[in-house]
Amino acid sequence: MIGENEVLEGTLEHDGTEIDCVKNVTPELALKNDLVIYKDNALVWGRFDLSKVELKIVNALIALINPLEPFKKQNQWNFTKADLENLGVSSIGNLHRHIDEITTNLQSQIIRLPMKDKDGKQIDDGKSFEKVNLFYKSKWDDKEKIASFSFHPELEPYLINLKGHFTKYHLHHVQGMESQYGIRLYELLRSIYSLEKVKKGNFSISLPLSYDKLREVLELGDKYPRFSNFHTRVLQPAVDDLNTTDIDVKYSFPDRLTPKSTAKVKTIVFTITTKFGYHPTKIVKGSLVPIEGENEVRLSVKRQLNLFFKSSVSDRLIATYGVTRCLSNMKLLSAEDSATKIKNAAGWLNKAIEEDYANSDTGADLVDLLKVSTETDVHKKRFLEEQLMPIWPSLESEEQRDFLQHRFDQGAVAVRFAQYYAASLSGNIPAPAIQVKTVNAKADRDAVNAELTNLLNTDWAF
DNA sequence: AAGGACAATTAGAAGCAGTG
DNA sequence: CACTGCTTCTAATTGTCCTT
Repeated sequence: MIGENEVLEGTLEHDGTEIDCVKNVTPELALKNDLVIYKDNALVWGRFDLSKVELKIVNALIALINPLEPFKKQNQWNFTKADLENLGVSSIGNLHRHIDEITTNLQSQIIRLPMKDKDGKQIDDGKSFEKVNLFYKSKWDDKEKIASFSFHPELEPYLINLKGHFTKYHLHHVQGMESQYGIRLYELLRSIYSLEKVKKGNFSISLPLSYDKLREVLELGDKYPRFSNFHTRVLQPAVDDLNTTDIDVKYSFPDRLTPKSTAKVKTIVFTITTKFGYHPTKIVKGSLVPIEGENEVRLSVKRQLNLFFKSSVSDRLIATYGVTRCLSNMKLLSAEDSATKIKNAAGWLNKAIEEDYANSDTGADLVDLLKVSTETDVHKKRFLEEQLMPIWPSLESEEQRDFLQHRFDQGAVAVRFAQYYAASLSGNIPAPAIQVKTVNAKADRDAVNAELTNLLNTDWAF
């Protein structure tokens, strides 16, 4: 199934900004974590049985690996409690109670991988196998509260200097997931999704997956003996989780032709669609782990625009208004369309890009754009989250434009930030602003302006 | 911060009536 | 009769509160 020697991934970056159209991601997560996981597909399809917390720890560790450095230069990853919190691993409050058990379990984990012949080619006949320990060493320093893990050296080819057959995704998509099977299923679908998609040049694919194979990969064993058990306890929760990520997933059972049919399910068909902003980019055969270039991003956005326009129109829009503007307005279309069902999507989008709905105060989605700002300064991040985002819709469009153009360098927002910063330094961190509900109501706008004036008149202790 | 006690939630299994 | 979905039950896991 995964035979092509192609490397694909699916996140867009441009101008140092990442556009993230993931639903239900807290601003905190989107801001904090931009960790990326690279895994050989053999590892994705390997058979192992880890609990949700364990899986999250492993993924967090993998995300910390520099995919270009050999293991001998980096094979001990340390975790503090704070790190685990940042990485979204649950049960933090009880970590000290479970760390002994967790380390034992993780270190004794064996992953069953397809056997490799002497040329390093995988033989996936379902019977031959290689079994590799996940870790060869783990430590817990109870005094410093630091856990450290070292991956088994045999895993190096599956994690470092990957060439083809690998899957890349952002850690924050899986770290918030509720179900352990959601994480695995996300990886499985993701590993196939990009390949198929780019090969065919379309944006929605159907992937038939054998029920037995899926059970096998998830190491379900004798659990969930009935299909209905599997359906309600594994599949549905997992798919619910998947739909909070960069892909939309639906599934169907082709063995059941009518809704009431109870025929035995042999195959599950997953239909996967990317959300705007996550369309995959094709990377040259055999290349090293890719870093997205401007050109790939432009091509990817063009492919998305081509869903609505002729190629020449897409080119003109990108040339005239730029990649960012096109993409953010496509995002807006996607959001507005699901809410209101726009009749002529292409016409709407054309106008939206020309008039830049997304960056005007008629656009509803700007707050989401702000959420994924890549500000590294902790004060700026916090200011964005707590002070600016809640009142953003009520700002004058001139103020909004100023901020989008000059960020913290000039304009009314920059002034507010300077005051916020001074207050923070002296320890008087202002309380989070109250969310403005109605976007354009004059009363709200006046209220915020009054608040702003108030703020300007405040004496700030240094 | 650690750990005990307990509450809440979740995972897994199974009773029941129905179906082809 | 072998198996189903729907539903309910129980055990296990996870989360919270409280004391030290």
